[in-house]
Amino acid sequence: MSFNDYESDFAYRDKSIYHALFNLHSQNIKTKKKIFAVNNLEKIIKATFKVSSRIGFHEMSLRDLCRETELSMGGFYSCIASKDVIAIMIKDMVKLVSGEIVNNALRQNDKKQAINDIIAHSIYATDILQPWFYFLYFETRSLPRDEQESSKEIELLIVTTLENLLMETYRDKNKNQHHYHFIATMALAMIQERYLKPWKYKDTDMSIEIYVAETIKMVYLAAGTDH
Amino acid sequence: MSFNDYESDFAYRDKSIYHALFNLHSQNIKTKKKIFAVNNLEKIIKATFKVSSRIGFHEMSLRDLCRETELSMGGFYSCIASKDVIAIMIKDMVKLVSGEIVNNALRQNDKKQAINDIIAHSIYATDILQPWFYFLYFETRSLPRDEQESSKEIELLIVTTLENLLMETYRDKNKNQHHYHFIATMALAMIQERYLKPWKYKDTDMSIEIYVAETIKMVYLAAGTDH
DNA sequence: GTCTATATTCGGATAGAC
DNA sequence: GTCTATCCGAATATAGAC
Repeated sequence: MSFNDYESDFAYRDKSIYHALFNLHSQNIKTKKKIFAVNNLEKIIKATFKVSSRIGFHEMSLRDLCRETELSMGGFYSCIASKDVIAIMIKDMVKLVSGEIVNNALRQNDKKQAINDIIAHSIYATDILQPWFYFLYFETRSLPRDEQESSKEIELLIVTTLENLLMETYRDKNKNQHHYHFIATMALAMIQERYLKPWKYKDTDMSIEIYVAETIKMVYLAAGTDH
Repeated sequence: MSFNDYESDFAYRDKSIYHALFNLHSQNIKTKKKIFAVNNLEKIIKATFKVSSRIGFHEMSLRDLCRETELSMGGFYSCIASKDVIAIMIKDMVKLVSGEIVNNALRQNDKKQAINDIIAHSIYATDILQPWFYFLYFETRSLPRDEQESSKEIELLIVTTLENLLMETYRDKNKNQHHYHFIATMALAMIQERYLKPWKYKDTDMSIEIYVAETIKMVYLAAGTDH
C-alpha cells in the first residue's frame, strides 16, 4: 500500500483527530460545547508542538502558549483543566493510534503480511502524526508518574508483537534466544529514527516508501539468515 | 576486544572523568582550587543525572540538586557559574569522548576493523558513560541555542564516518545511493537504543558483547547483499 | 569555601467583570 | 465563553556572616 493510499484512508487526519481527542477526553475538557472545544483544542495542541519541540514542554509557560494560540489565560482554562492534561491527551491519542495499527495488522492470517503492515503502517502513521509521536517520546518524563508506564507500554506492544510474529514465522532451533528480539528491536529503532529526526528526511530524496522498503528488507535479511 | 579489556583501558572512568572535566571547563568553574572543585563537580554531575533522568533537567530545581548533593546554594554557586553550565559541561565531555572513538578508529589502515571499532567502542563507551550520553540525548533542548548545534554534530560525525567507511569498503554500482547511508543510520540507531533504554538491558541475559556482535553482523549482512 | 537569609522574577492557577 | 487583574508559591541567583 502506497503512502498516499494510506494517508487518504487514515482516520486521524487534519481536523478529525481533534474530534477524536474531544471524544476520548471529554471528562478533562470543562466546556461541553463541542464546537468551541474542538477549535481551541486544535490551537492548543498545535501551539504545544511548536513551542515544546523547541524548548521542551516544561519550559513552555502557559503565557507562551497563550501568545501562540491568541487565547487568554481564561480562555485556556475554560477549555482545559490544567497544563498536565495537554501531555496526557497527546499520550492517549498516540496510544489509540498505535493500538489500532497493531490490531489491524493482527486481524489478518498471513503472518508475513502482518509484519509488513506493522512496519509500513507505523512508519506512515508516525509520519502523518510526527509531532504527536515526537512529543510523546521526548516528554514522557513530563507526564504524571502514573501515566509514564502507560507511555512505555506503547512501544513495548510493537516490539513484542513483531518479535512474536517473527518467531512464529521463522522458528528455528539454530537461532539463539535473542535473535528475534534483536531484529524486532532494530525494526522499532528504524521506525523511531524517522519521526525522531525529521530534519534528516525533510529535504532528502529518500522517499518514505524507499525507507519502508529498506527497513522491511533488513528485517527479512536478518531473520532468514543462519546464526 | 572484550568489554572488560576496553573498560580497564578507558581513560574516563570513575574519578578521572571529573578531573578531565575540570581541565576542560576551568573557565566556568569559579574556584581554582582543584581539589574542592573536582569533588563538588562529581557530586553535582551525579545528582544531575539522578534527578534529571527522572523529571528532566529544567524541572530539576537547584534546591533539588542541593538536597541531593548535600551542598548549600552558596556551595553550588561557589563552584559553578550557573545551572546552564552543568548541561554544557556534560555536552562537551560527551563530544570529547565521541571524537576520540572516531579518531582512534580511523587511525588504523584496515577499514573493516575501523567499522568494527567504531560500533564496538561506541557501545562500550556509551555503556560505561550511559548517564552522560542519555542526558545529552534528552536534554539537547535544554542547552543554550548556540550550543545545540554542537550537540547534533556529535551523532552526525558517527553516521557520516560509518557511511564513508562502508562506501569505501563495499563500493558497488548496483547499490542505490541511499544504501550505505541507511546502514550507517541503522548502526547508530542500535548504538543509541542500548543507552537510551537501559532498563531493557539491565536484567537481561543479552550481554553487551552479544549485542555488539549482533549489530556488527547486521551491518555486514546488509552491506554485503545485492540490492 | 561554605553557610543562611533574602532579593527578584516568573510560573500555574483563579476570581470576577462582561 | 472569554477577558483582565491578581494571588501565591517556587525558581534562580546573590549578599554577607563565619
